[in-house]
Amino acid sequence: MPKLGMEPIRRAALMQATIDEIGAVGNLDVTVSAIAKRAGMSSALAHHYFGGKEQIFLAAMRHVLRVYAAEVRDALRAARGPHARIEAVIRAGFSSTNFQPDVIAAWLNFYVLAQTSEDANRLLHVYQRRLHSNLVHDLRPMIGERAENAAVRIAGLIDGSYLRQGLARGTGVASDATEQVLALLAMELKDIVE
Amino acid sequence: MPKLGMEPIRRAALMQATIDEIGAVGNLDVTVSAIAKRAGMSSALAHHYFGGKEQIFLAAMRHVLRVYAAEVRDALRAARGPHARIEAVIRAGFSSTNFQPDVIAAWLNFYVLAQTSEDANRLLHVYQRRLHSNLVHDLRPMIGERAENAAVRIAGLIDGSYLRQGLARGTGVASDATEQVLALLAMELKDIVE
DNA sequence: TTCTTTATTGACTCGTCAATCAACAAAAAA
DNA sequence: TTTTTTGTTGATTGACGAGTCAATAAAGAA
Repeated sequence: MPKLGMEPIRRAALMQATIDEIGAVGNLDVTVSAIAKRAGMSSALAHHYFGGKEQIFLAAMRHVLRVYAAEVRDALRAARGPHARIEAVIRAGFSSTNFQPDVIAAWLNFYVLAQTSEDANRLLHVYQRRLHSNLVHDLRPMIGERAENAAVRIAGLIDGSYLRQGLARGTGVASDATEQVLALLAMELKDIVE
Repeated sequence: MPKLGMEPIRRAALMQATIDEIGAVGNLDVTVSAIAKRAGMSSALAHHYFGGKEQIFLAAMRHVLRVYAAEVRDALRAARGPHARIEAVIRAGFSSTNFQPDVIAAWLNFYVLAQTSEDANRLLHVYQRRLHSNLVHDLRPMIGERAENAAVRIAGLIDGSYLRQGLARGTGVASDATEQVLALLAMELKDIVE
């Protein structure tokens, strides 16, 4: 029953299925067949739309990043003042969508892939640059030229906390990680008094 | 030419070859054959001594962790006073041995494996607990009960910076990462004045 | 209606690799 | 010397999976 305009629907289903499957398997040894089955189609169709496995995964990660970016944007819109804005950026990183086991698993595998895939590496740096500039943008009015280094530390702690909490068996609470980063933020701001 | 007492030599060669091969390939899709060839033996012998691929990799990571622990121990012995000791712990994490591309690649893959392998997860937590207690031990005399949370943040930033620098194409300088963590340490200590 | 584009899949190819095994060799023990 | 232990490998098996292709079908265009 071939209806037209299936492509975007199929693509979206495959991206979501990819994240789910990686969450279930834990690594990139997921098979295209398993992803396709999860998305309710044949593996041939998955290949038809995406070309290959790596491209499916990259599309899935782009999707994750897109959702994340939208969350940040919305949170920023609602925030009043630089402090609230930075807090919003930090909180977004540990939002429920980003902190799902499936998404965490995808991120870890994304890091591994970023070592060898030029595309993955580029995508990763897009995320990193965006986070950095988001932080600097609102840090600068408060702490001036110290904003750059402070942003590096905050971003580093976001990634580090995410990693640690994500790998903590069972006891991975997003709020703990968030609080630690917010505590760092408080110190970075207080430190202005020298 | 079978000489006796080969086992420890073979095992060591395989562990090193595993790290090298993972560095070259970038992921855990390294083949036992490639590792064995790199270590100068047949794949059958590798299986004979270790059982399976995962066990080879875990042995290799235990080796990395052992070397790391030894570095920390030596650095601690040479350090005078709590401040110098913490600094030593931080610096050790970014030492030249730990910051080799091969070792970084191994770590990233280790994180991925820790999601699904009970053994890998346990091993990872050994590392995390050791780092945490090292930090708390020397932080407490300086900042009291705030040591716990400070240690969480410092450890988190160590991991996060390691991750980011490790994935920075070309521009990955260990000193940058170290300086950021040391800057955090300085803040954590200064913050005692409230 | 005929043609072309889009959707879809079962079946197949080709390659790879983990793990095993039988067999051979040399040292050490009995 | 015979036997056992330790070291070692080539060859094989068995499974699995990425990617391709030919074929089928419906929808819209000509």
